[in-house]
Amino acid sequence: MKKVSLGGCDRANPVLPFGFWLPRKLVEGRMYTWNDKPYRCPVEVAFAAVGGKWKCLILWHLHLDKMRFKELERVVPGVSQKMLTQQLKEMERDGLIVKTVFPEVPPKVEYELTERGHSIFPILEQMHGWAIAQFDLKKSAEDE
Amino acid sequence: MKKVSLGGCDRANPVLPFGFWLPRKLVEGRMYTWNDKPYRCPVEVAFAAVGGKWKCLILWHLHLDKMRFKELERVVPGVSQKMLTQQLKEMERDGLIVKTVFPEVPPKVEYELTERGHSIFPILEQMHGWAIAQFDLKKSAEDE
DNA sequence: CCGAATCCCAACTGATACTG
DNA sequence: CAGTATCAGTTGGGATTCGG
Repeated sequence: MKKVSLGGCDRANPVLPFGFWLPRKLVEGRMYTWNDKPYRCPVEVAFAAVGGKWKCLILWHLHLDKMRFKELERVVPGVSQKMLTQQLKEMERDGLIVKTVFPEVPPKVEYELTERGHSIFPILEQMHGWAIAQFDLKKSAEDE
Repeated sequence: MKKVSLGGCDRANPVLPFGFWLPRKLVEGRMYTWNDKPYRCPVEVAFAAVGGKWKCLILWHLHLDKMRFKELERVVPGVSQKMLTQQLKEMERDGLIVKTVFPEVPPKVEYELTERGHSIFPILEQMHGWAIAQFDLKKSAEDE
């Protein structure tokens, strides 16, 4: 039962997540705004940025190398064009990836990670290790 | 543009997220099963476990100390009874928290983190730091 | 005090068809 | 090749009511 030091926090004056402290009345309202939406904690912002349905897979592939749209569609199993477009747009808006359009026929578009996009990778790797260790995950497909 | 070592991975034989490698045909199917649902990557399992709408706030408060249902309702701003119950149940099922029911009138129920629940905390703290650093988050409420 | 059960609306997701 | 547009199905979440 580890405790974190909080310097006089009590339940009547609740603390805010992860090192922040505010008196009660401020806890009631919204705390952070990101992309025009309210969040109660920066961790929620992080989840919103990289926790989308296909985002961790996309991030992982782009961490290896830049890729074209069609390549991503192939290596992210089960994603639809619509969802892939949507998730890529969001991550571009959030500064995680950059898109390069080549003025050619047929069109060619490449996606690659920004520094910010690369910077989340160590955390994703830790989540990977945590999930493997805690939940004893096994592959359900079988090699043959 | 950092690269991770992959030992001969190419796009025709795509690798799987975060250190796993599988031939193409296996990429097509599901890879992991958790709570009877398919996931393509352990990171997705981690997000499913702790990425729920209110879970990081609940985890944070329970990391400080065990709490009763009503206390949690008070310190998690905006949560409804239904959602609080639902999220607590999921995390109990996933072994992140334990519930203790005291046979009293009126009822008394306490929630506290398990070892597994505590073990995710360092990762959440890193996500907190990452979001703060990357997105320049500011509190939208004002102290006075 | 601690929920379970129900209803209902909004958001998300997928399939399909179409375009430059 | 790299998207957009549209529609339909599913899920998520809030409000309310009821029970132990």
